[in-house]
Amino acid sequence: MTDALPTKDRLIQAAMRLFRSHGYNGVGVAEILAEAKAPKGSLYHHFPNGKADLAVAAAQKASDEMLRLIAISFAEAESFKGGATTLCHKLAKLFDKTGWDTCPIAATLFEGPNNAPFRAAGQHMYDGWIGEVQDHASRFGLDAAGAEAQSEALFIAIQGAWMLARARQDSDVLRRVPDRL
Amino acid sequence: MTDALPTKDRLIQAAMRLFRSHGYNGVGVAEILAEAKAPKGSLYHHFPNGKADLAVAAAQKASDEMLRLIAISFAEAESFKGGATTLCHKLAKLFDKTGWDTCPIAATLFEGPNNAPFRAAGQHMYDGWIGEVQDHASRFGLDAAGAEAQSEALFIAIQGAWMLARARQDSDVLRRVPDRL
DNA sequence: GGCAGACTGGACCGACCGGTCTAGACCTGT
DNA sequence: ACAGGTCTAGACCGGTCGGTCCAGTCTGCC
Repeated sequence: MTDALPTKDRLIQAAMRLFRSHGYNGVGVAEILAEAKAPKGSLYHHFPNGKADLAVAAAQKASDEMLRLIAISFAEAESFKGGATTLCHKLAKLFDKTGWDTCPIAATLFEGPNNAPFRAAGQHMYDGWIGEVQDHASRFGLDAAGAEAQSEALFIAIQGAWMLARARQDSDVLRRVPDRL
Repeated sequence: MTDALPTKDRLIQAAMRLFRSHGYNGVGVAEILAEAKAPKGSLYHHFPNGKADLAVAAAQKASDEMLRLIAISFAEAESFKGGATTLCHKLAKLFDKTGWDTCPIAATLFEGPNNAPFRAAGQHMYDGWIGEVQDHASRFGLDAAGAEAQSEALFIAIQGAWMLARARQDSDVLRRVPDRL
């Protein structure tokens, strides 16, 4: 099982998990290495800039998974609200399963040593999510302005609700997000 | 100016500022000490449990300031929406001034070493905010269920918008929060 | 077989981490 | 003057941090 994935992917996977629950600064390189069952040399071979590079890769992977979640939620929906509801319920389930972690992008990238490249990457990923939702909103007949407003509102509600859910350790508030759209 | 405040308050002030912008794990004790112009002995005299105690105190102070901001925003308002609008604009201004930091509670308490006491404190502070807003909502005639829903919605929107504002380094999204209530 | 490059393994480094400890400065009441 | 508590001051500690370095191993190609 350990070698089911190549070392590089195991590192990203481990980093994604650990950063998500303890934040960039809350996880040591040694911890990631132990979780990924990889030696130090491998890390610095695959990611020359070490922890920082790995963090970006981990955030990118997390972002891709979120994008996929959005896509499948809206693919089978019959309305914007229906898609949003499916997405929120899927996120609530994920929230329960992973044990109340934070938004992986925020945890990984909004703490980095120098904000410049990290923050830019984070912004790009967030805009990617909003853009994806926006496309679906347009597909359901909303005009450009409405689609942008709706997708932004959904993003904001999910982020805020996730935070409150984490504080309360209760995913209910996430499930109730679509009711307020 | 350095001694305008007693050492303990200077420590809390410095910790609040630094934790808010770099997170609990992103700030070293030495850094806080330098900012507060205090020696190590003073820290461990005023806060026997060191960094952890200081973090809770800093979060508490930040929470109190937020509570005050809510109070004055709604005090002079003529409707719930009016108060929410004032609050959001005040927060946007604060956001611009402090330079795109995170929610101080989240940054300080949701990364702590063991989640138990930190998370409980954070939850309590969040509930305090929501409770305060809820009181004002009731005052404007909303029934209990409506007041709770409205205050929770406002909290969620502010948290989510703040996060997006941080990623974009632009407080506009915060100012637009009340439009969606 | 022999070679080159990709990758692994881990010893090692200086810097910094949070925390302890003791010495003394300072204030207050007697 | 003295005593006792409060607070300041910073040297010092073991541990851990992220990162470097290089010898060794595996792989595919000639």
